Amino acid sequence: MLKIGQLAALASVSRDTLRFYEKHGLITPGERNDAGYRLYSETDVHRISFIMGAKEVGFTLNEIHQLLELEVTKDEKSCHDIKQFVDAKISIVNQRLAEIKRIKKSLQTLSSACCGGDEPATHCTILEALSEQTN
Amino acid sequence: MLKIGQLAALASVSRDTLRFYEKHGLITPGERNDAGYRLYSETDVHRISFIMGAKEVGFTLNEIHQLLELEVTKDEKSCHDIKQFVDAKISIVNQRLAEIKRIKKSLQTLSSACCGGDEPATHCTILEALSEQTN
DNA sequence: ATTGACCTTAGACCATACTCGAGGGTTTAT
DNA sequence: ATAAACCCTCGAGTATGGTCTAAGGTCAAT
Repeated sequence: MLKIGQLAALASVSRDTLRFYEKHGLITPGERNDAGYRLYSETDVHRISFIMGAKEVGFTLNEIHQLLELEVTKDEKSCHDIKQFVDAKISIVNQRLAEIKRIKKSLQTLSSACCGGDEPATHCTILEALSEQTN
Repeated sequence: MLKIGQLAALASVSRDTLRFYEKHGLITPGERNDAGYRLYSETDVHRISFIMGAKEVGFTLNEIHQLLELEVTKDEKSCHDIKQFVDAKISIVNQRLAEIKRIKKSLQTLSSACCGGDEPATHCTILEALSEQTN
């Protein structure tokens, strides 16, 4: 059984973060010792590991919450359900990717239109371009 | 001179947003009529237009604040200064792009490792993969 | 004269993911 | 025995970009 600081060190997160996750239902309370200290089991370590892994691949805490529910009830869920969840997330990521690419393109257009010289920016194309209605 | 609702309609933002921008120094107060109503000039319309344009290409309000300062003092700044600002933003956007691509790749690896079938997810590879330490 | 549309302010609230401080108890090492 | 290091709870603060509410004043039309 680990105390919060030990688990925190193991998982490379802060104690506060662990308590935060608990408060938001990502970790179930678990046992306490006589002093009221939280005690974490192997299962909890596994759970934190799951959370960190999911965060790593871009799930929000909210989505991780849903994933954890899938995990708990996984005997009643099919691989199909879970794959669908991940695939839905992929399409969100794809949208975000497209958006960022669009932004990059716009910025590059701005940048390459500017002479970048030492003259005063009174008529800088960047400033002028930004002033124009884009819709 | 426009009242806030007119400018809001013109710029397709809410009245609240305009007041919010003012509070955060993106728009300078401007005139008021006898009733205390805000009155916006052509310059203000231009300024909002600038803000919307900058938002469109992915600048945060904070960055837009800096850009506006560049614009105001543009006679003392060179094109070089402004181009540099945009180029710095491009490199931030590039980092974000790389991060999202990494996330997408991870998710695709997860998805393709899962059979997606109708069997219970007891041994679903996605859930297993997420449990593993990725660092 | 009164309804409805518009304007004012200050301050609270939303989501996201923590982080920190105050005030207090416990455990461990010297 | 006492100090350092650890634990507890609750509540507030951070950053981002707004949105909404309450309680009120103003303006145009009927």
